Amino acid sequence: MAAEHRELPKAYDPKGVEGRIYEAWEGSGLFNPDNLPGERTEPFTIMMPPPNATGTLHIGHAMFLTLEDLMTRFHRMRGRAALWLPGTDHAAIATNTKVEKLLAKDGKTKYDLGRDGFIERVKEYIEGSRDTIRKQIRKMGSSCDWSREAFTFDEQRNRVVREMFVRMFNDGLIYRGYRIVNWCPRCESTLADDEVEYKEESTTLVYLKYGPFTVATTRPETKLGDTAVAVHPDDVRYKDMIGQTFEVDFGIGLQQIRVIADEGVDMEFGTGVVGITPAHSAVDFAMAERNQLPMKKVIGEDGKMTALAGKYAGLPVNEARAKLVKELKSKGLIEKEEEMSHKLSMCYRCNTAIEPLTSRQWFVDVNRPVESRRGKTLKEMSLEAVRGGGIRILPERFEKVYFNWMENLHDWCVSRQIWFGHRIPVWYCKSCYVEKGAPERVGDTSGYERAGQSGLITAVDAPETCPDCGGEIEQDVDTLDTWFSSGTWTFSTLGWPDDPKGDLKKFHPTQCLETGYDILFFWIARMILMTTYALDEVPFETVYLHGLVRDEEGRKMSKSLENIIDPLDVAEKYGTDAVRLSLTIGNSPGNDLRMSEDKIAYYRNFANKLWNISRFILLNVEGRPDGTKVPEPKTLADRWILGRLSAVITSVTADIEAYNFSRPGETLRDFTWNELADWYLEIAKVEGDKSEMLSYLLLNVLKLWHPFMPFVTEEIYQLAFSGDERDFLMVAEWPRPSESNLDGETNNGMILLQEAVVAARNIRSELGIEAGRKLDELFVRDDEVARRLTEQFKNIASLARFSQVSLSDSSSWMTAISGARTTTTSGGIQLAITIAGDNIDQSAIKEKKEKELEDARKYADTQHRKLDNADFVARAPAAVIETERRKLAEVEDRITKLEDQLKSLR
RNA sequence: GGACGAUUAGCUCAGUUGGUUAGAGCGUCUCGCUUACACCGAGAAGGUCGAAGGUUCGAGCCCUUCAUCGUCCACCA
Repeated sequence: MAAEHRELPKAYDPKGVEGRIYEAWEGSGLFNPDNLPGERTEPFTIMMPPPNATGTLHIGHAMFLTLEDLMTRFHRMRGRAALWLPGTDHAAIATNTKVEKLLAKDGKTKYDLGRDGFIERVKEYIEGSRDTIRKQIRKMGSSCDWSREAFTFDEQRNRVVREMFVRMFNDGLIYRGYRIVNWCPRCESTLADDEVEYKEESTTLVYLKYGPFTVATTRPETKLGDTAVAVHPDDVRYKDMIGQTFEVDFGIGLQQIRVIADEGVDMEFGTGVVGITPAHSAVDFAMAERNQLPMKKVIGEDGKMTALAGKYAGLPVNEARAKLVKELKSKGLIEKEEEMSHKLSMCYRCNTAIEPLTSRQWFVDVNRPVESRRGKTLKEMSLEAVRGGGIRILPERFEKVYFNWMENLHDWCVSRQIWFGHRIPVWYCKSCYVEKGAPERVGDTSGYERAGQSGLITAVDAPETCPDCGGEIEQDVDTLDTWFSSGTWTFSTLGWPDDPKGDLKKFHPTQCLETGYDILFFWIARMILMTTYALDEVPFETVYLHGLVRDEEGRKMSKSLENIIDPLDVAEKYGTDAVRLSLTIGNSPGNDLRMSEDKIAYYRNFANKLWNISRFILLNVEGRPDGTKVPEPKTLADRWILGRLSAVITSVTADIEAYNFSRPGETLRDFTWNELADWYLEIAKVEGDKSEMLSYLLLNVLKLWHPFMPFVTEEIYQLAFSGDERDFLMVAEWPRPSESNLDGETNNGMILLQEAVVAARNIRSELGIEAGRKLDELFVRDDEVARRLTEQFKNIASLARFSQVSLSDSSSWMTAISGARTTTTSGGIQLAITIAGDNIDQSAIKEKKEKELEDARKYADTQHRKLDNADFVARAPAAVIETERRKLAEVEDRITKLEDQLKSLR
């Protein structure tokens, strides 16, 4: 790919470049850490959060691909075994729902196809659609290792899921029990607590005559399942009633109601009396548990009233409610009705109202001690992983959110009734298994099924017959929560439990998990829980949480608002590098990012700027650029730019290491545009003889930019530097700062010269002096010019007093660039400085410096006193004393400088 | 009801242990097609850092209170 002639086209055209470059990268095999050159002992691993296999790329995906690719490319160039493992997610409920909708278009349901037929249909659908997302991931320039690509529903992941289930079951962490769950009548399945979303809605609060009480409710039909009423223990109105039992009749026969006291009751709300429906409210279920109440399930999984609802049996809940209210009204049992706003629980996938109900389901017990893990519970292990510093969450404030959630975690319902998903690896013997009945009272766990029960078989591989009696067996019909399999993502992708390739040993724990804060609970918490249990180590060392991408007005992007920015469209229009930069710069962990096409266009312009900088450099380098040698600086400008580059390398490297991506992008942009292009290249035009300098600068700038803008940098590298087909910028060595850092003298000198040039341009602009006129000539003849010069040069004059730099070195380029064509000479500037320096009012500067000196002395005194205080020195930690000493040294340094400056002002 | 975040130029935001004159990009206004780049260059205007107190030699940054906006969590039936 080495170039024959180096002249670049005038503008950068991403269209002709990106596909070709990506193919070359992928073909090189260098995305796979096993193929990277050199000895790579230290890994850097990121597991890609798997997008839905049936989805398409949206701007949120584009953002995480950009950030993860940035990290991967950076660490690859830093010499680490960089592994970024891609994959897709089967997203059980979401995919199931999608295919059901497709079927509905043809007027069919999943029952028409049957279970096996339906699963086949889902698999076909995924196969047909999965290549889309793969292509789109490539389009973003993602340097992930496709040879290790994983899918959450493939054979290996299925094996891991079965293995995990069996281990957890045998450790007593998984049980089957009859408890309250969130039920989606449309999905016909349970949902985890955090899969429920809440929507504000207005409903009617009905006040019912309820035996001796009046009870307010928004769900009258559930009152048919009441077994108690609760009052606050301190409520004087009802104190005497506590513990009594009475009967009510809502038209389906007498119901026995006990009066219980519970702190959870709000005396102010409604009548202060709550009807308790243990089978249909999580809150009531908890109260019932504390009071060992009986439960009565009046709503079934089909969303209709059960036989226990008497004459209402078979009616959908809404109809039952209307009918019941009507009848109670006619009996005069309704006291009043009022409108109120209420938070309705909804299925997060299909927006159907959730029906809480009791059901026989599989649960993960988060509070049971695990023997093989030092007697810790899942909850304790998950908390310690973060508390003990094994996992760091960025931004840090989310650690608190995580703790709060984890501390309040309830047992996790993992069984789902949807068809598509990992089948629960449990079999029941048709002859010797006896299903335990529903417990009569809430809180009674004797009806729960755990390991050891006869005829209940849990196995990684399907058994043929019942080991207890040799009888015929059948598998549990339920599937597992999709997060049960996603929770194993960091290790199921690396070969757990056998580790045939040694990947697990080499790459786990992973270094970073980068994802959105919106799935902290769904996914991150589950991964921590599953991994600490399975491997007894953390899944990742750092969690980087990015924010949401919003539109330029700060609104969420949505189809209905028509404000969606399609990353593929804009990548096509402006180039992938531009899209990536717009998603990197201005982005910080945990904060939402505003995105607009203008912003992307700006970075497109920048990519072109970089292209033209390269074009200019290549036109001005004699022979073939090398760029690997550190050049010997010949002039002030050379020393300055090398020092600046070195400083940029240091800060950019430190920032990326610290998971800071916006700032290094800005640092690089400022350096490239404002220092390299606007100053150094202009100077180079005049000073000439810069082949080595320019080659070195270009190569380093390309390397530094590569993780941010991989395509344009690689393209330039290929055209200018690449030695052979396997020589990619992608695997070039990351720049190291040179020995000679920018010294103060060079820096001050350059600032002085820059200010002088700016001042000269300024005067020209203000006075409208035409090109070609020399300021120094005008200076002696024209009072106005003299006055302006004096004014403009005040700063420069005071700066010049503290600088040793001679202007004569740099006179040629100053003359050339201080305005359009030729405007002035360094002699003129020198003259102006001299005159202005003598004319400016030094007393004001002096006064200010004196005040500063006074302050500094006071501060130094305070520091001295602090450090002389024996008590402080004895009690403060060493680090604090060190800091205080450093501060003292700094202020003393400042005092010396100020004293020097004041001397020269006299 | 709890917790957290934000508030800095017209707009979008930097500002990491408190330290010289608070920065950038966009937008606005002048000027300029100078052979790398008009997807460009030169220059300018624009800020009592949400409010009020406090700590300090010194506060955009630390403390207290308040205001507005936003997010998450929670058992008002």
